[in-house]
Amino acid sequence: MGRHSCCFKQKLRKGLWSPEEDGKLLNHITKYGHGCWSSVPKQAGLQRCGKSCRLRWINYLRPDLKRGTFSQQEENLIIELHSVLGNRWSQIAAQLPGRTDNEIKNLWNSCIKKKLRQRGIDPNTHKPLSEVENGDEKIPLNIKGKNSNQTMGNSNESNLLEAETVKQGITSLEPKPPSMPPHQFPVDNSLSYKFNHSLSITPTKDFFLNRYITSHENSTSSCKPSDSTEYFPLHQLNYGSNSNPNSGFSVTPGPPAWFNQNCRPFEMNSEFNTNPISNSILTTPISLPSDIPPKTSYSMSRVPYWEVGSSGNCGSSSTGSTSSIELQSNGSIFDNNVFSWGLMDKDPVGEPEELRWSEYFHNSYVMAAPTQNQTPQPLYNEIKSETQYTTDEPSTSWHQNQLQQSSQALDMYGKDFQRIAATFGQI
DNA sequence: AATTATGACAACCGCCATCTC
DNA sequence: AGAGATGGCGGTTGTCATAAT
Repeated sequence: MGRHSCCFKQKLRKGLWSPEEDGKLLNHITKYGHGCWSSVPKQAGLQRCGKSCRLRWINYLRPDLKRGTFSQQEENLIIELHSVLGNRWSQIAAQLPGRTDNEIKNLWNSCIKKKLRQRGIDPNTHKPLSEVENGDEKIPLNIKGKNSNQTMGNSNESNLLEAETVKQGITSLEPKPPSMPPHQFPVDNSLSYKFNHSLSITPTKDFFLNRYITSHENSTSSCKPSDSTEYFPLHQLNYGSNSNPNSGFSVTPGPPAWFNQNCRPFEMNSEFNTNPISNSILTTPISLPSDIPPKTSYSMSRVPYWEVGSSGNCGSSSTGSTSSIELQSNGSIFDNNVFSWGLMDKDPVGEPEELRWSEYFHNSYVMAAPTQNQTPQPLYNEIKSETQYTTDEPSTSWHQNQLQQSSQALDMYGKDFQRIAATFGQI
């Protein structure tokens, strides 16, 4: 029990995915959805198990992934969330638009843990190491995953399961106003970092727990809520001071139209119709100048690489003292990666195709999304005809087609980008 | 230049919860 | 009700690139 039948099958490929495999999987899912994952590899012509396909899609191919280095805000948020949720990476990831649990987990294990230790903080308990070593705090917040649910049932949760508070969380998913209980949970006091200085409110442990409990109470069979509203836009929490629904970034709730569930013959997966990532992105009330024409409406999916905050890398984030949220263009689009695709030929440098393929792939896909957003209905036909790759085509064709596609997308939305750029003066 | 250490990331493994028959 | 199938999650391992020696 517990072991997937597909895992017993022979001749299944393992290890890194090739561009061809990615292409096949993407092509299949964009056309038909994944339906039952176990049937995906067969239908897509892949020698992989369904589980592997699912993982590849979720962690890598999904078009709403942000990728790139984590900003300082994201790192801080991860630390804060981890102090409350422990190693529940999927829960943490749900609050970080465009990030996967795997990505966050890797960041935590390879980077953040180390940082915290350097700061004298125990990454498990989020308490000062001296305190932990003295045995004052021997119960880590994050027990191993299997026990974590029980762990959440400990004092932390019980303290916060006060009916009114929970109900409040359910009925009103808006982040608590500054009037919320001012008590900071211990981790805040022990850590040298703080939530971004510009935050209008400082989220408390209660707040996160309420949020967590709320999402769980409203969900039925999985950790993912069945309704997008269950994921309050944490950005409002973080950047809410200037958030204004009329600020010009009129955001369409729900999933990107280009990936409308109507397009899917299979059952639409919750990853898209309820995906907190998508919804979070779409509801991101990024602080914007108030003089943006109100009628200028951008779906966030059109500018998926607009990021907030610094782009501090984990290796060089010690200077992450960003004191205000900045809306800044991600260089990957506006500087080099996308806009230089046309110049890619000049940079062969002999770098193995596979190494850079993912970057091209993702950027092109992200850029292609707006195109699809324009005409969601015939999306999959267009994908088929426009990308013109087949499962047997070499990856170079795939690249070329992707480049072509992104170029078209750029043409179509160059004006939009220019308007955004003009508005913010970022380019 | 060769070897080793380290970091970042991708992917796999095993388990559990839920669903379906 | 129970067994198998499946989805999902977290821990762990593998791979590759780069830095250090």
